[in-house]
Amino acid sequence: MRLTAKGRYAVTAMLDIAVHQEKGPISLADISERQGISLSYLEQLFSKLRRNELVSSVRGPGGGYKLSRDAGDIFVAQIVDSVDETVDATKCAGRANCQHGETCLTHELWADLSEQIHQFLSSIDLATIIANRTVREVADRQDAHQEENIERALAQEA
Amino acid sequence: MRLTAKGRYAVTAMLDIAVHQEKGPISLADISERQGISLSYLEQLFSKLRRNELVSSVRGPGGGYKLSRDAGDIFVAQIVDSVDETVDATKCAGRANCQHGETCLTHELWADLSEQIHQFLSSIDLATIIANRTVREVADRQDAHQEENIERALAQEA
DNA sequence: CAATACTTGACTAAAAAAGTCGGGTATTAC
DNA sequence: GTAATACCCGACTTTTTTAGTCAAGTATTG
Repeated sequence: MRLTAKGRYAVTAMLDIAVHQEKGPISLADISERQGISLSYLEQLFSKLRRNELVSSVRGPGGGYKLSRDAGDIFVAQIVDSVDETVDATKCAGRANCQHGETCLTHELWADLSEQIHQFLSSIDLATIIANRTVREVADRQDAHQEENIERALAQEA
Repeated sequence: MRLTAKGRYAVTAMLDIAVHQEKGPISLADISERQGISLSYLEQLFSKLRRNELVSSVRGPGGGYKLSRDAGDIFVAQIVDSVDETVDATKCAGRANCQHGETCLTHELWADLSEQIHQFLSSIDLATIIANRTVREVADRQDAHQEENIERALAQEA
């Protein structure tokens, strides 16, 4: 399990789609502009996300990407795994100095930990992230009236 | 929060010390041989671990490194943070296209998630990893309390 | 004093990340 | 049917990080 900027970009882009999905397919150009990620780089990432069946594409004008299934059925670990192409994990396989069991001990300890992290990320879905966020936003708006300005700005943009 | 081979090496080395700590200070040469990590590279990592007061050093013959405190008081997140020197996290700070609030939305969503991962790794200490060879119990406990953790994290943020 | 082992900083090769470029192909709207 | 949109794909470049090396120390023990 790796966790790097590449995975963050992918998760961010997926969240962007999840947030705007009621507008129909979302073009990479839109995501690029909103999230500040280069278009060509997004194409690379979405090529992998599509191959892993996390998104489906609609070509032609008005096209773009949409989530391949409900946001509640897409988990962070799946996104990260799709773009990061995790390898070996232990690299203990063909290791020369891994005979006397000593090495394998801590390698296995790490593998356990790695598995825990993976399980944790497998339990967080996009819908949960967005839902919690939305709830909080509503609460904030009720408290502070300044939020209305931001809402107007967002409405205009769409 | 980043999670890369560098952090894995550091955690592995710390686990190695924790496993052998009853033998007194552990030399980097021993760790290098057991874990297959180059001595000079370990020196770099332990320079940072020492500065972050996760280990203390004993010089001279028979010297080496030992844990600066009980294994139960050293958490995975501390080790990873020490060697990875996490930066910005959102990079949203001086971003040009981050004015109309839209960008900040998903950036914050990612920040929430990142914080959750960090909290998770902050809950795993070395003693626990070593005690439970197969650490399912902890994983299960985490699963049970996970929804609460998410709620707490979001509540705190506000 | 000599061997051990940590300490530090500068340097380098290799890999990965991030971004670019140039050509495609499918689809829609006019 | 043609032009515009937007996905699709592979090769390429740049930049950053990783991982490792080298060389010169300092402190401690036996």
